[in-house]
Amino acid sequence: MLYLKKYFTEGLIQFTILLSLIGVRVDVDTYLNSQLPPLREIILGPSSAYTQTQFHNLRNTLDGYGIHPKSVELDHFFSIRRLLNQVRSLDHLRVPTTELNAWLVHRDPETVVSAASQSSPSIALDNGGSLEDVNSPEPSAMRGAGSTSESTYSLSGEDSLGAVAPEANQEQGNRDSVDELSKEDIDLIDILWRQDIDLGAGREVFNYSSRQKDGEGDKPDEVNEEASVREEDWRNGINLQEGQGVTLVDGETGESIPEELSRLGTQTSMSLQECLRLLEATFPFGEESEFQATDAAPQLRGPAENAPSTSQGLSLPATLPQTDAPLDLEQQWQDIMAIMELQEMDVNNTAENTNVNNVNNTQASTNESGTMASFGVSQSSLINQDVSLHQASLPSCSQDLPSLFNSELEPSVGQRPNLRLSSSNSSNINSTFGVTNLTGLFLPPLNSTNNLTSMLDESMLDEISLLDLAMVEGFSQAQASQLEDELDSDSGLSLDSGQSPASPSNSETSCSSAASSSSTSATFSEEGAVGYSTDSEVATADAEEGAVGGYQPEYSKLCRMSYQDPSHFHNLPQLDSINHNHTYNLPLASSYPEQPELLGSCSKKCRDKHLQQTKIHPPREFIDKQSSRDERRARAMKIPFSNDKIVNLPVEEFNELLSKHHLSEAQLSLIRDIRRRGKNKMAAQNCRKRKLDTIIKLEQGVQDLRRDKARLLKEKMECLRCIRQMKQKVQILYQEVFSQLRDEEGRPYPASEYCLQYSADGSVLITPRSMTLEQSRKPDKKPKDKKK
DNA sequence: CAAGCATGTCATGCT
DNA sequence: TCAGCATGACATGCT
Repeated sequence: MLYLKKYFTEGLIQFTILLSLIGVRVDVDTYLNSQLPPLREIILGPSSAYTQTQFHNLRNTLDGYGIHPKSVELDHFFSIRRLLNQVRSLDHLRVPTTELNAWLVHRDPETVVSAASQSSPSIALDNGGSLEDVNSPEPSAMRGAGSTSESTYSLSGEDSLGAVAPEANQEQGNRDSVDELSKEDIDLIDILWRQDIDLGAGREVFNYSSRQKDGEGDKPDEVNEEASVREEDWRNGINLQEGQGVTLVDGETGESIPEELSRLGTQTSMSLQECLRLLEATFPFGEESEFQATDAAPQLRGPAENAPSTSQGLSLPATLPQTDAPLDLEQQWQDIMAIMELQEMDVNNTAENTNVNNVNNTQASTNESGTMASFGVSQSSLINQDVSLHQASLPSCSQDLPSLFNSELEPSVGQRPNLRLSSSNSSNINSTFGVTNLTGLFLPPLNSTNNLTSMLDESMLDEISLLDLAMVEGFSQAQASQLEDELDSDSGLSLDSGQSPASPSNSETSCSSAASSSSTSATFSEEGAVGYSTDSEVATADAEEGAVGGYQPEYSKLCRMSYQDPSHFHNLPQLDSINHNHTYNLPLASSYPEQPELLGSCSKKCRDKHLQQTKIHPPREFIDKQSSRDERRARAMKIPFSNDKIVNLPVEEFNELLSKHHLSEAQLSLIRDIRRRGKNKMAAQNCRKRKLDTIIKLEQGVQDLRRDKARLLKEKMECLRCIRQMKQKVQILYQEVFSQLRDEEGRPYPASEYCLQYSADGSVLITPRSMTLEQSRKPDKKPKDKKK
């Protein structure tokens, strides 16, 4: 944050203002966008990764949720997660949102229209969205689903919102102005950036494209040539792709530059009130472009009425009767708010997810730094916070992406309408639609409440996006739901974590879980509750020790080593800070110096201490220090066998062992205490693990319920919309029929005196209004029958 | 230094 | 009755 604030020093702002005043538009975003990754790594990489919380959060990730926080499999999971993100990033354009506020500050109301006239539909309602972005912790992370789900609520609305909708003929102006950016201007900007670089961050920090080229060894500080080359490339990209000089496209990111500019203008120019009105007018109808013409248009008239329509044929055949529109609007608005409320918590989680992403990316090898998922997150959050200072911001990447993506892939087809919800009270809406609806990068954490909704986010947003797909692209609901099911199954969202191969109980701790695993009890019958042993480990133990009672210290060693071997975590720097002894259910370490190998089983911290202490103290003392109290007591009492044996032997063998040795009463008492405590310790560990698992399952249940609720609300809104549409159609038909009716003399019936009534058999009767009430009392009057 | 966390231990109840 | 398990509560140590 601090770093980024430096970016927006007065000098830069003033300079930008200056440029804008003279009509030159500098798309600083282009610079920023592609330069983020390194900065993210610099700023957030370590900080977000080296916390236990993050570590635990990882459990909630989509495919990692089944992994217990203490599981070694987290390592594997990290890799999978990272790869998954990379794959996802392939179809989610992740252009970090870099909001340079200077654009917002100086914007003239006059230019609003022109700015709003951007051709990109996605920017239509960015005004409110800008505020959303202010709080957006992680635009890129949500980009995938976020963009889609946003479109869910905004698609048609945008089209139908002529008010904000850009006009094709005006976008030219913006683009031209961008094109007018002279080399000198760029050089000036470059100078400013170098100043920033001196402050500690290079342009590459924001240079997404350069990040992709990290493998080629880009260095943030060697900007002079490289930066200029990139500028050239960038401009070339513009020239190459703009074709008719209209479309500015970043050659590497596919980012449409003028869209950014116009979006800025749009955001800046629109008032919050306007945004709110637009939102209210748009939202209920925003989901289905099919309905735009009939539904949305009449209700979108408000502020949009006089405004130019979008280039996407928003010349809607205006005006059908608005009958109950306000009521429905309110109703649906409430529903929307309910959904937002649901998702509100999710918003916070996005930050968590961001951190999770950071964790993943941090631990990822450097040559994979190109992972798109990795940088947008933190960077955008930083910048967005900065933007908030101005009470305005640019649209989040999530918002931009669809249009950018579309423009890149199918420029002729035009952009899918992507209306951003806007509202003056941006808190809810912003968080909900601006931030939450971003699936691409979701790494649903499992940690407690914060992580609760992350999975919800992804899954829900995915399904929302599917629903959108169904609505927008003609998918049938069945198809969408089918996809949704597939998505769910793929996402591993099944509640039944226990049955998952990667379920916590299986993956959990090294010497794990036999509490639920019958296999363990086969080896150490007495340890049926000791639990947490994996089958393989048990098998190993079996092989070495025999099935019955052949317990040897190596078992403990195996377990501990398998669990605590730092090699498992050498790729997870963030785990280095976690020094707890995660030896759930491990047999107690032997207290005997003749088993020095056991010392190797202690945690890294222990070993570090060991290294330190062995330099100073004799091994014996160190062993004493490392031993548990019971071990020390046992040594002091000269107990002739290990605590491991005392604790883990089956009761028969244990008694047999005691009988073999002639022990004093004190020794016997101590041995029994040791056994009791050892058993209880393992029981406590199992108990805690069970608690944890229970909590996780409950969290998942809550997530599912929330997702269901959101889905039902969405369906409800859909139904309401359909009903409204049907009502309007009926109304149209009514008027049409009524207008064609003629009395005996060929004169039309005055609508004020007559009305149509529908009978149960489908016939339509024209009835004097005065008789309507009477008819209700006397069923049969003398209507003139007219059947239609 | 306090807070949060992990772990060990004890007491208690249950099987 | 005893051994063992489950669990709440508390203590301790670490970060």
